Amino acid sequence: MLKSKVTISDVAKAAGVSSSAVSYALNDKPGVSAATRDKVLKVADKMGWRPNMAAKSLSNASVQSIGMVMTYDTQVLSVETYTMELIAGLTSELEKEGYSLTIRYASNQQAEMDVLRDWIATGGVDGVLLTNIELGDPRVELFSEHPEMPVLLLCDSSVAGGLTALSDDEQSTAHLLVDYCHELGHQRIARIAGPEELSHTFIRDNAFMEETAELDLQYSCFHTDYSPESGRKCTERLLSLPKPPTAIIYDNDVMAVSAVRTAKKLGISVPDQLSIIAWDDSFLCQVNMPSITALSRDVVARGRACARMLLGMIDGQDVKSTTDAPSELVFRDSSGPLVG
Amino acid sequence: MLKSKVTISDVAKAAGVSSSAVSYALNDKPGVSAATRDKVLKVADKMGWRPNMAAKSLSNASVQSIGMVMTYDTQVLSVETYTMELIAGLTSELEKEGYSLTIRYASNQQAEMDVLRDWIATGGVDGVLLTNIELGDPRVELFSEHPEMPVLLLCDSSVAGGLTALSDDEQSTAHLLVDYCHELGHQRIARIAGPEELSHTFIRDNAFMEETAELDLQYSCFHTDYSPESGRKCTERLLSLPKPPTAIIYDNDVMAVSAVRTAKKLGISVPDQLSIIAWDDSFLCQVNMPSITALSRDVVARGRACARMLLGMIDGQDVKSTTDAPSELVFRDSSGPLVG
DNA sequence: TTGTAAGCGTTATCAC
DNA sequence: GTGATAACGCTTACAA
Repeated sequence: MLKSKVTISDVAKAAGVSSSAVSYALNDKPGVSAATRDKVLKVADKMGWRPNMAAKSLSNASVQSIGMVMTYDTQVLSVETYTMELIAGLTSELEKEGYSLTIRYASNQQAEMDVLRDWIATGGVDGVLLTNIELGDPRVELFSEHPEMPVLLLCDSSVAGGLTALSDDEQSTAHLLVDYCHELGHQRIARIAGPEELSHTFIRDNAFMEETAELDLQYSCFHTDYSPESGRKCTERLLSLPKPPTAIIYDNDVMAVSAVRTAKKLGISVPDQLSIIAWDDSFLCQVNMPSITALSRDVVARGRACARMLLGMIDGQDVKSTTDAPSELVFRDSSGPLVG
Repeated sequence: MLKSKVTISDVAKAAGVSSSAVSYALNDKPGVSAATRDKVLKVADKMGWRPNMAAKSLSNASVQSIGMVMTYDTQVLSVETYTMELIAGLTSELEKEGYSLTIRYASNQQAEMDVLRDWIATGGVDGVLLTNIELGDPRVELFSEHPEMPVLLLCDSSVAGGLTALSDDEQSTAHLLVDYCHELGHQRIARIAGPEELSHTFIRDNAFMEETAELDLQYSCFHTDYSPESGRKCTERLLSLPKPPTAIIYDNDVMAVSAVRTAKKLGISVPDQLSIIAWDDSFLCQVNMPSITALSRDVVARGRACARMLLGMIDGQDVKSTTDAPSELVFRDSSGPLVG
């Protein structure tokens, strides 16, 4: 129950001033003379005073923390590093302002909504980061109704419902990928995408259809749950077509790696007969044999950007939606022109 | 500044009772009649009352959160999934009690100590999880001086300085590995270990020396920073020895994968001339060609166990240090008897 | 069984 | 420029 607590009034008593003077001094606010301020700061430091967040929150409603709800199932987590990198970037930037990251887990959408509503109702966090936005996502509506809670969405601004978003330039990226395949001479390209409900899958779907249509390429697309298993199934299905695609783009690295195995098993050589490209680079893509051509994004930097945007919003600034620089394509051994 | 707030006194007013009655009812404590309790609960529900954590913390010193400091550099994070799995396990179990996980970032040990001292001084979290314990780690001393703050260490109990620890059974695991190599007929085995400062590296070092000595095997060990780069360098160094080892154990999956590449480059065939084993299984080990024999641990389950232990300690229980079940060795294609 | 009131540590509004 | 004093929402003696 007891903690090594040095309160503002302890400091006030020791410095021989009032608690409000101490508060002003410690928060660098006007209302005290330079002399008392110095004295207070010295005493506070000597006594080892630390602000009590709970008290601070109660009085001015700021908990110095931003919130994030984890919903991924553990299976996916053990395989992908995106969330971890995002967290690393977020926390490293938040730390500069003494903010922390509050993580809660939700096993389903209902549970996540409960957590978010709770945060909104009680001010449990100063701002919220929302990822994996779906089409018609109830979270968008929820935060639209509560403009008092700063929120940043990691999704295309077209699905953010007017809320602030940090987006990927999916259109440019799709253009880059399709162009690359086209230049290599591929006429039939396919994409093994993520879950259809995810808004960024939707955005990519549209972008791909547009880009392939423009170049008059044949394009097919299957949706998966991102798992290597479902990736394998879709790959097999595609490759057993009478006229199979000669280039396949995978919405994550894991499926791309598993696709290389599948192709090998089916006796299809990569990249001579089939080009494989991963959306999202990783160590996996680098060390695979053959190494896998992949889109590289700096997720840690993106996490930092998220933190800065959220801190800005909490600070009352009018933070605008932004689009990240388009991803870079790292050319490796899994893609190339058709041979034979 | 304003939030959709329904306070206890709002509920009290609406239900026509006192605020203390509401508090008792809402917390399921004695002091109110069943009738008023029912009425209060109904009214509170209708009004959408939510507990305000800040106020709760201020009054009873419980913030419903456990803390963890991230120190890993971003490079390592993007490659390993251990921390993410741990977080997933932690948060999923904490959620059951309505607890959240508070993460802060520290770029060095000094910064981490500051965060921890802050948490201790202000009660910023109800408990702390400590990972990557080093020999003579100052954090152990810090928490020894503050028994009021529940803390759980992820390390061998021999280095926990009397604090509660959740350990791996490194001794049994070392035994398992050395035995396995011995049975395959290997006489010279090596280990590419993690950083020497880490206590679990130290524990493993000792265990390996013991086990290999017992079986009269030749054993050498290099220490790395866990990166594929340093793993590669050590592997090259070992393999260029006049009498190189015929089995190498790597302290993580990434280095093992990179070792397979290195061996291939040097014209050494795996597993015929060299067995490679990874300490920590992952998707990487599964899909690598050849697939890599690895020690499998259920990190998510470990995260859950951590949460339960910490919640127990917060609850005032006398939680004892525990040792996890020994890891399981998953036999794959990177290990086998010497051929030729 | 109830209600009243005193804290918890901080910020903010007052008089002085 | 300064120091009381009232919030903030909740818990918990203590009194009724």
